[in-house]
Amino acid sequence: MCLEIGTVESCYQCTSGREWPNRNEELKSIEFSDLPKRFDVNERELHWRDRWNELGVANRDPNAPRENSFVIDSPPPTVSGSLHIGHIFSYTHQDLLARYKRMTGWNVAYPMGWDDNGLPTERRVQNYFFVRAERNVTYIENLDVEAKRAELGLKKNQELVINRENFIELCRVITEMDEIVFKDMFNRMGYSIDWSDEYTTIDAKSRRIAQRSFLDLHEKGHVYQLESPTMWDVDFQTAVAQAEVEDREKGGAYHDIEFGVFEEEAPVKSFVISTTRPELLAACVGITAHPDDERFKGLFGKHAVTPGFFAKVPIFPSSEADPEKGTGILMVCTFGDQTDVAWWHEQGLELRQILGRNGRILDHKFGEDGWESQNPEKANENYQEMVGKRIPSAKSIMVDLMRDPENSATGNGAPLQDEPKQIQHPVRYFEKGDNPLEYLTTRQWFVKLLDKTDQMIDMGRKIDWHPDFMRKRFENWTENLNVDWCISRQRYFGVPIPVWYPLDEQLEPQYDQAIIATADMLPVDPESTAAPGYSEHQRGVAGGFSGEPDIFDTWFTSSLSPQTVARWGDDDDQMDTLFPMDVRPQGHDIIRTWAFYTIAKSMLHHETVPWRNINLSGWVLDPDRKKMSKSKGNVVTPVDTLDRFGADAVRYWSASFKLGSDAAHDEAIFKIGGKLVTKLYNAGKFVLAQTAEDGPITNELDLAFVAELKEVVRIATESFEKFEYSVALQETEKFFWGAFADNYIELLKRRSRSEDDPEGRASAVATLRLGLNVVLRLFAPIVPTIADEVWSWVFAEETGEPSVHKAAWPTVAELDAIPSPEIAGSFSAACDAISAIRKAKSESGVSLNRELLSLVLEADDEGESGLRLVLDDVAAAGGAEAISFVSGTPSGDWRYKAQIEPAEAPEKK
RNA sequence: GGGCGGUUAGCUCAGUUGGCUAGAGCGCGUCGUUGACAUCGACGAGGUCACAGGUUCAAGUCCUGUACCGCCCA
Repeated sequence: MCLEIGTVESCYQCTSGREWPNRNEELKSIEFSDLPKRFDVNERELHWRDRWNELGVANRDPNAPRENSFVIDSPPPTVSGSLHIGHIFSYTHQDLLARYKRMTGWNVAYPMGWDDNGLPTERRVQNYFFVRAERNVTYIENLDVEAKRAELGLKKNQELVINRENFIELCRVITEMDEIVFKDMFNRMGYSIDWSDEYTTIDAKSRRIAQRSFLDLHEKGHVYQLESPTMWDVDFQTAVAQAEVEDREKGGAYHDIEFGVFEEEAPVKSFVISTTRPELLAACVGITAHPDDERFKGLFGKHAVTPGFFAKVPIFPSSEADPEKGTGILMVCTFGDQTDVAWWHEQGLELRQILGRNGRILDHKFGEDGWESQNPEKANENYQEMVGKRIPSAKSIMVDLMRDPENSATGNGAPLQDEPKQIQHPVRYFEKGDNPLEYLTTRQWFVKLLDKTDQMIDMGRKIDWHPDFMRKRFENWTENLNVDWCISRQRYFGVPIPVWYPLDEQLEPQYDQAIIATADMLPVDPESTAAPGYSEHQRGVAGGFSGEPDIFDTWFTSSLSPQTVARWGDDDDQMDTLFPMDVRPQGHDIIRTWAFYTIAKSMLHHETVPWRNINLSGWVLDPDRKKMSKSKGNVVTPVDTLDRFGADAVRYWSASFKLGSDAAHDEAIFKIGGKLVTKLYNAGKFVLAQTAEDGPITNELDLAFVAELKEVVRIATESFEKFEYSVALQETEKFFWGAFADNYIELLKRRSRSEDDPEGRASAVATLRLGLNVVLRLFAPIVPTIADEVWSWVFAEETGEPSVHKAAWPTVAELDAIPSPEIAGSFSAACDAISAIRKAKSESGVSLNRELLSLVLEADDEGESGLRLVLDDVAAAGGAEAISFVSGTPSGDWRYKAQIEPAEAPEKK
C-alpha cells in the first residue's frame, strides 16, 4: 500500500511489477492516465536502447555518396582497465554531433574501434595472470595458466614464463573481456555507434592496413632503419618515441669529480667536472666546455684522464656547454642524454656502452680495443664491482670509489670533491615507465618526419581546430621535433613489422638487405611465415633468413583509424565514401601523438588532410580542480553516477561544457540534468493531455510564441553547426524552461480548456503541441531517452516517425508556414506582464492562483499597446476578469507594475 | 626558459563582430501550491567583471604591462 497515493496499482514506485504502457509497436498514442507518476530513468533507458537497435537508428547506408556522408573518426579507447568519467565526457561530445547530423539528413558514419595492442594490455595481462613472455620458450597448446602454475609448483610470487604466442593469446582474452564491458557502457550512455563498423587495432584488418602503410612508406622512401643511440626504457625493454617521453622533476645530486689532464710525463694539471650521473664515469669518452670560457681555453685539444678508469679522452669546445651549469666543464658519456648523443656523433668519439638493455651494467675489459686505459688493472678492478648492478647501486659504488685517493687521476687525493650537492632537476621518463630513460645503441625502424615539419604545419592549417588555439600546441610540437618517429618496439602484443633479413654464413642478419613483405601476404607475421623466396626450413640457418621480431609502435596502427574504417586498399568504394573524414574528436592530451601521427600518415600516404575538423574535448577535473588520474586515486567511475542520475543527466553535464574547456566533476550539474528530464516528462504529459478540434494557429500570443521558437531553432542550429552544442543546449533549455513551461503554458491554461472559444482553444492546443514537438527535437541529441519517450506518446503516430532520432531536425523554414504575429513583442510583453502580476501577489503574500477582483497595470503607452492583442490570456493567467491600465513611467526594473485586489481566499478543505 | 588558456555573484559557468540597466543554474532569504511538475512555482538579496595604464562617444569585450591559477613544451 502506498501512503502517498493510496492504491498499490497507481503508484509506480511501489510496484516494480507494473509495466509501462506498451505503445511503440504500432506507433499508437497512449492514454495519459496510464503513465506512471514518475519517470523511471534506468528502466526506460533499457527499453529505448533495445528500441533504437530494432529501428537501426545508428545504422549508416554504406552506399550513400561522399557528399551526403558525415564521417566521424571516433577514438578507439585503450581497452585496459576501466572507463572513467573522462571517457564518458568526451565520447558524449561525439554522440551529440552524430545524432544532430543524422537528424539534419546526413548519412552519419560513427564507427568504433578498440585499441587493444600495446603496453597497457601487456601490463594488464602480466598482472592478471601473473605471467611473463620470453623468447625461446615452448608454445603450449590450450594453455591453462592456473593448471600450469600448479603443475610447476609455482609460488604466489613467481611469474609463469610463457611463449610469445601464448602471451598474445592471453592478451586477446583480456581485451575481449574489456571490450564487452566498454560496449555495455557505451550502449548505456545511448551512444549511437554503428557497430557494423567495429574494429580492433589487433584484428586482421588493422594489421593488414598497418603493414600496408609500412609497405607504402617504404616504397616512397619515408622509412629507414638505423643502429644508433635511442631512448630506451629499461623496464619494458623497448625503444620509445619522442612523443611518449615526459619530463619529471626529480631529486638528484651534483657530484664534483676531479679529472687529470694528460701530459707525456705524469698528469699534473687537473680540473673538476660536475655530474649528476657519476655511474657513467666508465662510459666517459670526452670532455667539453664552452669555447669562450677563459677557465678552460687552454685545455681544448688536449686529453683528459678519467679517475678510477684512467681512460684518455679528448677535450673539445662546444657552444652547447653551459658555463653557468655545475663547474662549467663536463664529461661526455655514451650516453647520459641527448646532447651526449649529439657530441658523440659530431666528434666521432668512442662508443663505450656500459648499460645493458635490462638496465644493468655490462661486463667489459679495460685495456682492450676501444677500452684503453692508462692503468687497466685498476680500471678493471673498479669496473668489476659494478658489473651486473642497476643504476642506483652502481651510482653508490662509484661514489665510494671516488672517495678513494687511489683512484685519483692526479695524485691529489680523493677525486670526489666535497659531498654531493642535492638538486631538483627534470629527468626524462617514458610516460608509462617508472625508471628514467636511457640512451642505448640499438637497431630501430624510423619514419622520416624531421625533413617535413613545414609540410606538417601546412597540413595542420588546412584543418579547422575547435577551439582554434589548440592548433598552437600542434605547431609548437611539430616545430620542436628533434628525432624522427621511432616505430619499432621490442614487445609482443602488437602488429609485426613485415620484414625479414637474410642470414650470412655466421648467422648474422644482413640488415641492409631487408626483405619487405609483398602486398598479397598481408597481414603477415615474419616470425611464423617464411620470407618471400624462402621456405620455412631456411629459418635461422646459414644462408637462410630470420624474421623481424619487433612490432610497431601502437600509434603506428591507431594513426590509421581513418584508413582502417575506410578500408584503405581493401575496398575502394568505402575509401571514396569515407575518406577524408569530417571530424576527429579527441582529447587535447594526445595532440602530439594521435592527431600528429594521423596527420602525418595521411600526408605521406594520400597527400591530404585526414579530416576537415578536429574537436578537442577537455578533461574532467575532480572537485579540487585536479586532473583525474589513476595515480592520484581521484578517478570517478561512471557506473555509480549513471545509476543515480541516468544517462540523460550525465549527457546533459557533458553537453554543458564547450570544446577544449576542462570540466569539474560536479554533482550539482548531474542533478540539474536530472531535473530537466523530469520537467520534460511532466510538461510533455501536460501538453499532450490538452485536446481540441484541429484548427490553425491564429491567436496573437500563439503566433508570437512561435516567432520566439523560430529564433531558438535558428540559434541552436547555428551553434550545432559550429560544434558549439553547449550554446544550443543553453538556448533550448532557457526557452523550454522559461518561455515554454513557466510562461507560455501558464498563460494558456485557461484558453486551452475553454469551452466557449473553440477557435482560440484549437490555436492554443496546436501551438502547445508544435512547441513541444520542436523542443523535443532540439533536445533529442542531448537527452535522447526522455526526448524519445515523450515523442513516442503522440508524435510518433502523428508523424509516422517511430523515433525522434529518425525525425528531421527542426528548421526555421518549417516554421515559416505560420504567420508572424501582428505585434513583434506580444509574447515578451505578456511574460513581463504576468511577472508583474506574480510579483504583486508574491509581495502581498497571496497565492499565485488566487482570483483577483481587480487588476490594474501601470505602463506607458508603448507597454499598453504591446499587450493589446494578448490581454485576455494575461488576465486569465493572472486570475482576473479584465485588465485596466494607468499610465506610469517604466524603469530598468519594470515595464509593467501591477496593482491587485485579491478575492477572498477559498476555504481550505 | 618558450608557448597557450583562464581570472565575471558564496559556488559552477554564459556573455557571439565593443553598444541600452552584466546573465543562468546551484546555494541563500521570503512567500506560495489539492489540476503537468515538491525532482515544484513565484519573488528577492547578492558583482569595483584580478590589478594598473591606454584606444574610443562608448570597454567584461580591443591594446600594453603586472599578479595569480592551470596546461603544453624545453
